[in-house]
Amino acid sequence: MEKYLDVLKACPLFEEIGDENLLRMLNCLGAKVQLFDKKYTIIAEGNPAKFIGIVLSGSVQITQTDFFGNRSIVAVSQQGEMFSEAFACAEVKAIPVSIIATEPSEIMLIDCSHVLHTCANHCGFHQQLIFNLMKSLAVKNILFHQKIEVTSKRSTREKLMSYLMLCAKKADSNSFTIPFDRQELADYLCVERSGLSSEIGKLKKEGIIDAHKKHFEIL
Amino acid sequence: MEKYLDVLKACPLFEEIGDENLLRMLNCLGAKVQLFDKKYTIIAEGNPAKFIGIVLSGSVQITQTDFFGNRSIVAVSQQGEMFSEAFACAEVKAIPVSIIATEPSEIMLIDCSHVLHTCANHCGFHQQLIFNLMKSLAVKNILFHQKIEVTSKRSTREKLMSYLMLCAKKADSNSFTIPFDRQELADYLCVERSGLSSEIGKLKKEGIIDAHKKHFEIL
DNA sequence: CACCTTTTGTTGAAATTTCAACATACTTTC
DNA sequence: GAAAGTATGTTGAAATTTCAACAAAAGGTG
Repeated sequence: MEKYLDVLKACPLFEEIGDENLLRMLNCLGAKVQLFDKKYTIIAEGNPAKFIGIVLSGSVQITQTDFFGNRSIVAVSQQGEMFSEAFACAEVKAIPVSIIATEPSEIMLIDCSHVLHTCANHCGFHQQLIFNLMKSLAVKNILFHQKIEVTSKRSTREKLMSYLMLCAKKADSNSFTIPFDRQELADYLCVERSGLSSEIGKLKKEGIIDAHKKHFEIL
Repeated sequence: MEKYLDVLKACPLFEEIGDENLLRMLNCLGAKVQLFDKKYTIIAEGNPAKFIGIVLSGSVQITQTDFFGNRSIVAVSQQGEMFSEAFACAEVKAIPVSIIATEPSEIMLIDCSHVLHTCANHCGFHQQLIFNLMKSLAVKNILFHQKIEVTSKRSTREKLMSYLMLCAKKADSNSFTIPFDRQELADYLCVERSGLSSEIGKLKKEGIIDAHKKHFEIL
């Protein structure tokens, strides 16, 4: 576990918890680490939510797929970020999304019931954990608001621009890299890939943005 | 405060807290009640989030409005439900939404810092409050997932049908009332009002649904 | 480096949505 | 209960998106 310490310390779930305590706590929580290859499903839709996931390396996508096979990318979690914590906290019987590794990824899984309920040996950090979890859930709520602000736009162009402006704000720079290829970006913005491609082309021609692969710049 | 006891007891924030303790706690938290007329803004976009809101009577809408004045309805909160709790917990400097009363509404406002930080006289329920808040945030996260599942659909018909099916599931009946008029439903589903109206008309003609004003039935 | 696979861009036709405008129905107010 | 205002349904034209198909580019593999 020691080699993951730097990532874990940066994870909001473990804020205000010292290094040494962190290691002991992980043990107490029964945290386990698993490696998933690219495109592997970490948690499949329909399963009960038991685990909080933490991305130690790599990255994951939270996706929904409807009857007709249309994929929608709800969110991504990258190194140091959590996923599935809301489902686990709410103890949902069947999660409505699938969690998929987008590259070879090391994932820490923590049984949420261990976080929520005080353990026998009173390791004494549950209150802090619950507080941190609450903060993280609040932050994720706000991220959803941002996503809804983007996808509530009516046209492909508006969705794309408001997404790119959000990225620029987050990166604190007009030049940034997005975590999506074209198809994935389309699935995230809920638009057609071909329409998105041509819209990117138009914005480039108009001198509003510059784009190469996953790298974008707002001019 | 006594007259609000029934509503407050049903509010997830006060779960596992007895009647008598609840009243004392409200006092300790400095909870205040305000009446807002229809269409009045309870919290305006851009203000710092300080308060957790609880709808004692009436109902509120959480809305976003872009530069061009296009309104999008993010969510509604009805009697016994909270709003703005995520922004307050995350202590955001400028909330990205406006909260508006959709009818004359009694609103309880609680300074979130009083919930998060233990008070001087150690009234002793903060841990339970924080736990409840965490649960509520998790549930709201899941509601966002549901909203995203609805609005990520590409066509007006699909958005409408998946919204109505969600309502039916929630009501546990094929017959239910939605909290929106036509324009509001359009703003919630992120579609055009006139297109929505005609789609409702088509679905009625096809015998798939029945609709009168805010009442719907899936056949 | 050649081959195969995947990703991206492009195109035009079909379908859908938006927009604007108006008619009708329903509410509210005096 | 008449008048004014608001909400809903309807329409057709314009704009946009989706769909399907293909070409070009990029990436991976032996």
